[in-house]
Amino acid sequence: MSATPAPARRARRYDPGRRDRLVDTTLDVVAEQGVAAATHRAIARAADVPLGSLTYHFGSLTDLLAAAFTRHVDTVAARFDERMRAAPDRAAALESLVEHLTGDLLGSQRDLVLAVELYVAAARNPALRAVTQDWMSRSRRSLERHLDPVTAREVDALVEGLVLHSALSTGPMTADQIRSALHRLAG
Amino acid sequence: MSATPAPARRARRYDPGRRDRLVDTTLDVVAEQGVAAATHRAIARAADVPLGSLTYHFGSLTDLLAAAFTRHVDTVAARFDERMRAAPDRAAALESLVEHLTGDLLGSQRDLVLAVELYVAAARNPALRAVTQDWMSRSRRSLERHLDPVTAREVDALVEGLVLHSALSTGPMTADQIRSALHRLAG
DNA sequence: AGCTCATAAGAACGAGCGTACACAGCGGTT
DNA sequence: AACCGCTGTGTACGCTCGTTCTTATGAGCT
Repeated sequence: MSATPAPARRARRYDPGRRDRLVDTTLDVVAEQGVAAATHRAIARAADVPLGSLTYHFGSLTDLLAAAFTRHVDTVAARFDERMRAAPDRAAALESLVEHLTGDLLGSQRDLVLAVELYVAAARNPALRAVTQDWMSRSRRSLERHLDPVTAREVDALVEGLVLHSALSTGPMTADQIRSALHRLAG
Repeated sequence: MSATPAPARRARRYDPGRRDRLVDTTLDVVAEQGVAAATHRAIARAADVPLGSLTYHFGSLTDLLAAAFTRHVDTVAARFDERMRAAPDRAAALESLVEHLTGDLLGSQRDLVLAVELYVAAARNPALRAVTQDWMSRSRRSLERHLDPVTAREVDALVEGLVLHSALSTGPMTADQIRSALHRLAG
């Protein structure tokens, strides 16, 4: 019998996609429990792989975190730039931004939490700082498709405030409030 | 020989202000090395007290952090409310806000860092969440001395974004840029 | 004076951490 | 078939952590 191992655990010798899965699992753990709780052991448990597997695929925990955040930033930044690229004019871009905020970012507690966790981890960890700065500059460049650089910067700052606010506050702002603030700032 | 121990350390039996000093030292350590590095041992070393002294004065590390952040928030919030209270009208209030941002907050890397560290620590620690929410509501109440509630909320979000931005970005915004954004938002 | 007890001190404990390393399994090359 | 070498595994080491606990000390009360 048995090509299929019944216990379903520890049956995974030769696992080509493991490296990728580890990156995804790391993001899950960070989103659910924070960077401080994202230890080798916690991630290994969540991914159902042995402890040694982590240092095998990633030289250090920082390497793993950097890979994970890089993937997350790539995803979010690409999605946002796609929105900005698709917007025909400034007004549409602002509306897309509102959608991005209320739908993609503020709508999903996961992305929100990941953003804040990244911000703070980067504040102390030089290897991660490059990732946040890349995110900031990409998002500003996306905004500049339809806004002048000065306004783009202001909008970017407001957006970050909104993200932080929504991540921590019990009563986040509504789409209408966000729309009105953006229009006053950039409308 | 020697009633006086030469090393000059450990000579502090009976130290009435120690509890207070511990709170201040904790803020220093957090500002310099982050919440993650603010361990009992690091704080004890910085305050030049024995390790056991910390759990004697504060039941747990969380208690100590909460006391420290509460003190910091009280200081900053009181200073800000004083500014808003002193402003004769809306325009003066906005200018005071610019000063508060460029001078008190963004000007001192210390306050900036403390703010962000608090934000993030609060995201995972319920005991600290009360402190941030108190800060947010106090700062909004101060703004509402001269702004309507909706605008106050928007300005508050922008300010938080500016704080985060300045804490992490290499090129923070100038006073002029901040003034212009505020006036467009609340002008 | 003597007593009492809050304060101070430092060693110790158990848990969890990142990382290193020696060994096991298996595809690919001879 | 025999081997090699990369991939994967599991254990162990050294360290730091929060917290506990025993013992010392001296200020303030009677």
